[in-house]
Amino acid sequence: MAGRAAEPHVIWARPERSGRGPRPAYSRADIAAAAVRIADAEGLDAVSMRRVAAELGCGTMSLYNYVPRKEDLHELMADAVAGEHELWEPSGDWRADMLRVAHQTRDLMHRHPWLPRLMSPVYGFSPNALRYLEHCLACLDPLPGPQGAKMELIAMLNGIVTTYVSNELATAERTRSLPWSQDQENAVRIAYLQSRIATGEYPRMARAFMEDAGPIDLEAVFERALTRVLDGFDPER
Amino acid sequence: MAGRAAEPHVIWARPERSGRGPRPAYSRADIAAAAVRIADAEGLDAVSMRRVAAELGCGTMSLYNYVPRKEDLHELMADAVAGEHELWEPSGDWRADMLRVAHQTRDLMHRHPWLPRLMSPVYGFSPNALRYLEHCLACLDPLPGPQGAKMELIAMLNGIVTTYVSNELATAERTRSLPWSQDQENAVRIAYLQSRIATGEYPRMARAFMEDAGPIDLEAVFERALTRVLDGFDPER
DNA sequence: CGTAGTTACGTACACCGTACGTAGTGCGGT
DNA sequence: ACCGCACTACGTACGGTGTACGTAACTACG
Repeated sequence: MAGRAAEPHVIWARPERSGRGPRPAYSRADIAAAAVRIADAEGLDAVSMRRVAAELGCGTMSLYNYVPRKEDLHELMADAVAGEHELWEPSGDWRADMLRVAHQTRDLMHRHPWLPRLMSPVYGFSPNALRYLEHCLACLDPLPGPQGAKMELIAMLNGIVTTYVSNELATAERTRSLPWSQDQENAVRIAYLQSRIATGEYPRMARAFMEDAGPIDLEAVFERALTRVLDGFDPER
Repeated sequence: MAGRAAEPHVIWARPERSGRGPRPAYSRADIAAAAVRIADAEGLDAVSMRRVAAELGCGTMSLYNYVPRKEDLHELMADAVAGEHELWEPSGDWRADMLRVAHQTRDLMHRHPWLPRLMSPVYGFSPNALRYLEHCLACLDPLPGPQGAKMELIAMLNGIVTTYVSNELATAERTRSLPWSQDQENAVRIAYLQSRIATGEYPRMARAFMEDAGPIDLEAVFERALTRVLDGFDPER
């Protein structure tokens, strides 16, 4: 028997090609690229084993030679887009570097709106994630303190970015598979919210909605959030 | 036709009982409680329409009278556990109050480990979520500044809590449905990570793993994260 | 009192992940 | 050189999912 299934495994520890047998028709990169293409175009829920296999032009079950479980396919996808991170020579200004990292991650997530859903600490150690982590640590060299604290800073920043971009994309991604538009959806939710506020049970929320009449500048909110978090870690402040 | 399906809707805007017809056999609270019971005991993935209907003792399709889509069931669940929040008279010390809120939310998520996955801004305006939000705003009355900034603080804090508890629960929740134990899974992942680090390609990560030999105190990490975020919002610091 | 709108629920459809069996292929050891 | 085995490829099938639709019973309103 090839792989005793009842054992945990990390896809990255499994060699892509292993001596014996006919040479595989596709590489991991091919498969990841196909899955990413589908997810970008039709949303993460459209990424099924059958659909990816069809995109590649092979039988469904052939995919299982490359990807033992669907979860591993997700890991492949996350790693593939993590490879889009542009890494640079640290500038010496850790705050500026981390801001740049955060913005890059945000852009990445806007390019691949399904990425936040796959952002789990479990997927945190794929090859490209490791390169990314090492780069962040390099940017933080000027910051005094133990490596552990720097890891905490990176985790916090990643968490913030993921959370905020999730918020930014939430309704957009949700309505992708629904038969009505995002605007219709929002209109209904806002109407309900206003009807609740009109009861007078939530005076402070009412004030909040009075003050913020116009549309919120999500980019500015993101920027403020980053600044505040970095402030919390800055020893010189 | 009862409900023209091709319209967006908010479950909370739909009346629970509407004049005509036989009186419903179950309340929304009944249904939410059943779903929560299943999710607590068997994980969120075990919460299917069929399973919940079986738990209630009714036919599968009867559920759709109460809950037009599965997503609404999730919204019911999130609201139900949000009702477990204990709300108090604000103390006047906004930092202390917000810390208490954060810890309470963390406890809530540990009690219902599936909650982080349902934490989406889309679900942010259920009845109990509104009560919770209003309470947070009340706690922040002593903090100067516009309501908008306070909303941002609350969002940030909720994001942090969700992110960190997700991390804390990640492997535990993942291995729930898998045929091997969490320890086995962790061992494999750590072994792979060490093999990668041993290549010398990631010197800073190597240092991080040297320094943090022992197990990480997740509670302390959480506490530090909160403090830092609150620092970022504190005008007196 | 009819009747319209609701509840209840069985059946059916399309899709999902994936276990399993079978056939073909080409490298490794003898 | 050649055998055997590990590997690739893939069709079929199973048990699950969300939910559209049709039908029968029931009740409050006009």
